[in-house]
Amino acid sequence: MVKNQTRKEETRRNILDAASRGFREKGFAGVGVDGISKAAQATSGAFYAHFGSKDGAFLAALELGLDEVIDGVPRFQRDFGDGWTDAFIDYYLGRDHRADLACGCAMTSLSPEMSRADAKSRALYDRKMQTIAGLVAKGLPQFPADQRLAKAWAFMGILIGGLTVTRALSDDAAIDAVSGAVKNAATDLLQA
Amino acid sequence: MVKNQTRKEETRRNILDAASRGFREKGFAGVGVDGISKAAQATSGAFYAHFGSKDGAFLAALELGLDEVIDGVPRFQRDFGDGWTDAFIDYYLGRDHRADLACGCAMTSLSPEMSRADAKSRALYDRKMQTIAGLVAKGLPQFPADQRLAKAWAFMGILIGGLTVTRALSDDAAIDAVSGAVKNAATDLLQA
DNA sequence: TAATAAATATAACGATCGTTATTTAAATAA
DNA sequence: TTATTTAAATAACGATCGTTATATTTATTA
Repeated sequence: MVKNQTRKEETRRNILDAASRGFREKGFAGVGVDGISKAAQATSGAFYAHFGSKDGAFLAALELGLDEVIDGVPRFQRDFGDGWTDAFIDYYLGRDHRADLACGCAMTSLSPEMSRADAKSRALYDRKMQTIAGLVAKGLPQFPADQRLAKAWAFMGILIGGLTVTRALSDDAAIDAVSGAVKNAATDLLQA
Repeated sequence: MVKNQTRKEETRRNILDAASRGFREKGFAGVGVDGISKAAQATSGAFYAHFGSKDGAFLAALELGLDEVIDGVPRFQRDFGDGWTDAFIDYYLGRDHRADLACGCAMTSLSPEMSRADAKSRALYDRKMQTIAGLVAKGLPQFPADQRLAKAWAFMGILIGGLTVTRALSDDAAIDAVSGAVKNAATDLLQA
């Protein structure tokens, strides 16, 4: 029973990863069950055995993606200490993250999908985003406790908007202008 | 020939409006040619006669949407004078704009689509967005001329990100928290 | 009014959509 | 090994996808 379980979990994981990449890169409607399954080197049969529906896979991919943020923020805080926000800003608006839509932050790639998502996914998004805002707020001790959450939301907002616009642009000079401007604004935003 | 032309233009306009609403609300992949045509009380035949392809209609809808911004920003500046940014912030993050995805600002609804759009649409987006940033910059005389464009990009970024997140959330309290926080941050951003 | 031109509607193409039912393959239990 | 359970693959469903070709309607010109 042991080997069976690991094989099953491996298939599930492959499909979930492919779904996660597909939804982020092409949007919910832009990728199909067959395409996801094929990318995972599996079949739609396995897809439905594991996730029940396309919505079910989206829910799982959304959870996976936002949990990456929930894990990542405290890691930045641990690794970089007081300067964690600067490091985070550089990462978030940097070239690598900009180029990697498929594996980049789910907040930016999936937030625009939420208005069309089903109720369960929307509820999950709400919970996870509030968790993330809380974690970010914890890393802003330069502000009074009752202002931290607001600063965290604004911080997340400008990063998400900035990344969205830089990804939408094609001209390198414009991309640099936007990313530089947004980096400065995000930094200023967190000045006590 | 006159009546014919106006009727033709009317059909084109109906289809373009339906495409514009459909793409903003459901994304490029989320709406079909038949669906757009039906919403315009026309047929796919008329759709292809006017726009040639789905990509062609997206290009036209994108241009229409960004031109609305290009018209709107100077209107705010004219109507509200020095306080135009405050009025713009209130409008942009206000309840009405948040609720009206289909007719809301194309920068927020279509920017996430651009990374999957074809070359012509991407090029158009670049040009129009730079025009918009230039117009916004003109309305920021509190800054030295060489800082205005950067402030404009940051301003657009935080508004786009803030609107995206508030639209993605379902919980009213969270929505209010985010929109309030982003409004404050956008206002502070423009303080000389 | 008859002929011509243009705008729109209709019908159909192969491909893919999400999903279900069934079959095959693989692993465990007897 | 044989029987049983379970995971995965296959095949098929009707619906819709973007697009093209053809037919029909509508308007203009002669």
